[in-house]
Amino acid sequence: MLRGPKKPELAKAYDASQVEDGIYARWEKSGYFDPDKLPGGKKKKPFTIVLPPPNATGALHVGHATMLALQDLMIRYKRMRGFAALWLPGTDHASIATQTRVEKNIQEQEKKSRHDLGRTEFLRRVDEFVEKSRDRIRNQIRKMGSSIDWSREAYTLDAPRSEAVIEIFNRMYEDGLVYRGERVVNWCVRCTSTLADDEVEYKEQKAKLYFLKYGPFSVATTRPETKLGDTAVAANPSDERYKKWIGKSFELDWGKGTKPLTIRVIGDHEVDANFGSGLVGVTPAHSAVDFRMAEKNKLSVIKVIGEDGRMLETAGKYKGMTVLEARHAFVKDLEAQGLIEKVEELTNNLSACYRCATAIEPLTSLQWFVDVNKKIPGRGKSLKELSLDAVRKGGVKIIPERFEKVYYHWMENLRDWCVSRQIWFGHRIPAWYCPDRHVTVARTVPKVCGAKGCGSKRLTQDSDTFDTWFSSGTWTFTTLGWPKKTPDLKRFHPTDVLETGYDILFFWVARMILMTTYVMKQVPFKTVYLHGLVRDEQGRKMSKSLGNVLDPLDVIPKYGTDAVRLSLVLGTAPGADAKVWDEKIAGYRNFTNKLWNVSRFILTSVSKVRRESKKPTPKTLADRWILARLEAVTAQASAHIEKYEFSPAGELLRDFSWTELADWYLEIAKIQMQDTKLKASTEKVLLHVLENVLKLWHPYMPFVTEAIWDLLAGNAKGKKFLMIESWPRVVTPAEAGAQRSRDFDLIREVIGAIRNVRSEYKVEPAKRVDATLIAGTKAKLLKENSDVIRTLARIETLTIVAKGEKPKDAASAMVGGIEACLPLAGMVDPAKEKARLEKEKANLEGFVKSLEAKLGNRGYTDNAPKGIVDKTRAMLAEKREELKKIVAALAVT
RNA sequence: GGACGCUUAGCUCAACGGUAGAGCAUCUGCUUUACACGCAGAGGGUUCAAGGUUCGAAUCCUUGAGCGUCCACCA
Repeated sequence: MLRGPKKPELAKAYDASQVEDGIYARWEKSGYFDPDKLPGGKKKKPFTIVLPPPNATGALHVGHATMLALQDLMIRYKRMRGFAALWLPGTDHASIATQTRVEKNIQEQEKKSRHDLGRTEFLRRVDEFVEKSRDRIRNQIRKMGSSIDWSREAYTLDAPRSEAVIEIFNRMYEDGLVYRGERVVNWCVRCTSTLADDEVEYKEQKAKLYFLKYGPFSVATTRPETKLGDTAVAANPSDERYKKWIGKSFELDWGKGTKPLTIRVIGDHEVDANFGSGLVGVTPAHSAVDFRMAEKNKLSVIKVIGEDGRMLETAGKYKGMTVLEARHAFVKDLEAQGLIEKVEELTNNLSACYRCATAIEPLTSLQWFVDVNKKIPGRGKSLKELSLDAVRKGGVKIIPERFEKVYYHWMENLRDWCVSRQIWFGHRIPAWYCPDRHVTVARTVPKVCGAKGCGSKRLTQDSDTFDTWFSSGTWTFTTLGWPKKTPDLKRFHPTDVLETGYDILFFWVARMILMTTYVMKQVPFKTVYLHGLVRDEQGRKMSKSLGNVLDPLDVIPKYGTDAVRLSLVLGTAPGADAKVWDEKIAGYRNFTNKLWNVSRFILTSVSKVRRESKKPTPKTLADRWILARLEAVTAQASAHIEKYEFSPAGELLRDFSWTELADWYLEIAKIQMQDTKLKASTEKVLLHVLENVLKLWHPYMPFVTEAIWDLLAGNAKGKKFLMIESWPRVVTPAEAGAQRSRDFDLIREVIGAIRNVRSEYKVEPAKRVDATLIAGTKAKLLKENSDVIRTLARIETLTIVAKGEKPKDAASAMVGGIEACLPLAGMVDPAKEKARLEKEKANLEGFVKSLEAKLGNRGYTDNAPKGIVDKTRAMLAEKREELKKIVAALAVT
């Protein structure tokens, strides 16, 4: 890395791949990612973000890259603003996802199942796999430039987190918030495990609706085989057809090889009288809705499908068949008996496991549940109420706000949470059973059964593990040391921002609020910032099967991390899906290069490379303008960032850096530096603006800014990383407003108008022409800036007058009440020029007319704010003046 | 069935009640010693539709259309 010689020889194009890794290594070595190691870090106000732990299943995708870019942006911004910024990394063991993945690998490579390997060996393999992917994930996080505190890295399945999970479950048990019960759960036959309600996905499918002769009735069903487990038939109580039947029972016989069923007729408002025959066969063991009806009506429950997805003893002759086999066989038998009245086609939703897409089988099972409605002893509120309060009372603010409604709706309708999973990989449930089926929940392995008077020492631990979200729901506080009362916990919790994708609002965000309000009596975070999904150029979700997945590690070498980060942050809004594609990233790569070249110009043109931190005294209009713009942009960008408006802030900075600084001020600086009287002050302005621009950009593009900083401040005494420099001083809006001036804009417009005329008349770019500016009251201003106008508009002799007439054979243009005339002798075609002026005249006339109409309207002058009306009046005066000049110009053409 | 979001230049997005903007793409010129990953200039929009509120609507209200997402779920 170049260390800022006095006149640095810098590469023409910025090559990110040459500098990024080196800079990251130096940052990491410095220790400043750890807020305690920042200068004065212990005394600074904390700002905390915990990294949503990526699943330990493999590689990070571009969605993760977005998350890293946004969080690093916030962390770097806050660090520069004087906070002890803590960004805490980790990984999630993601029990089902990881186990599924490893099972698949082993199946493919060794043709073995996890049962072939046994629990111990299988878990060893999973750990091995996790270790490997964790390394890859860590590398990717580094590649993105994340200023994350590796010394505090955590894992949802490591010892401290295990201890915490056991402690929480015990407390919940003591508070009566967890119970073990036989209830209908979502069962994945492939995973042989339960799933939470929100882990079930729905896919539309075409299905057959069978109308069965059902005792005295007709009942429609898409799942005939479950009818072997019916214990009731339900009708809407207001349905006249069936009213008289409610409360009565009848025998139902499905034929040889099945057990006859006793069916009670019940009334339930959930039944839609207009669907099918208006009757529902109630199968309590295999439908959550039916189970609720069974509870209300005290029906018996007959389970006919087992955990392996095969029919049970209760299904009689169909025992041992898979669900689909049983369906076919049963339908065939029913047909033979003439029990099928008709079959209709219909589209319905098939529920499937969100991890392996296997069809979900609802069935009753003995599981652990968290009761979300029970009042917590001593708190007077349920988990659900606490979670709702956290957002309702403003403790947690969700961005964008509309997701608060989504959150309420979900939380209000939350049912008891099934937390036990028949998965090997995860936190083992700390519950033990004796042969008499007494339950003992404990913090450490118990020696005797906890049930009164039992005394059994033959205890076996529950073989199940916890839902992965049960442990990741504790992420904000367990990563900071809970249940120990650590200084970190005291200092950094609640955390400040949780930044994540809206797709895990329920899975994770809601669960964190639930777990944290219960355990900590605190919110987990004050603000939730939700980013959208990243889609491809055509707006499609990225997926492996479509082959449109953008791997950050593929594009970083090509365009550099800074460009990738910009492309993920700019042009996006919270909660809205964003598109990324190659050309977009390339565009930001170009900007990275632009910033590099702006710096290269400044660093190689000044007499001495140095920091110029104090605001220099401006000597020219351009100086005043660029310094005022810098202050305004600093204020506006900071305000946007404070409001989590990262894209508008970035757009503002981009426009300032490229258009205002590079295209205008740098060009003028070249002119000013020719003038010995202005050279020193111009250098100061250049260095000052550069220093601040680097700071402003640093949270967005840390690498290129740090690389340039190295060149700028490399020789300075006590040189620090840009990363820990302080943010530019933010002036108040009033201060910034006071410095606003339209004068420079006018100069720009005049130059633009002349360039336009030149281009229209195809004047060779290098050729210098003469020009006359008829400037009225602005003559003095233009004269003061005649050097700038002459050079940038390529004028040979520039004449500026207050009053005058357009020379003959000249082309002219109007701008801000000024007439710019270019006597292009021999080049101006009078007819063409006349046509051009006529067109401009017509335009102006139309505009003047509309302004006159506006001002002639009392409704407008009376009701519109005075400032607006005054502006219109001024505009009218200016346009009338221009119109007069056009008319005069036409006269001489 | 319920809720939400989007619809503005060819594409990606800004403008949040006062003459519609930017980047990319397109076209025309430029080896102007920071940058061709560049510079200068240009063209391109009944702001999805129809009503309404207002002196004034891309912006607020109503209705509708198209696209998308989430939740619930039908037996």
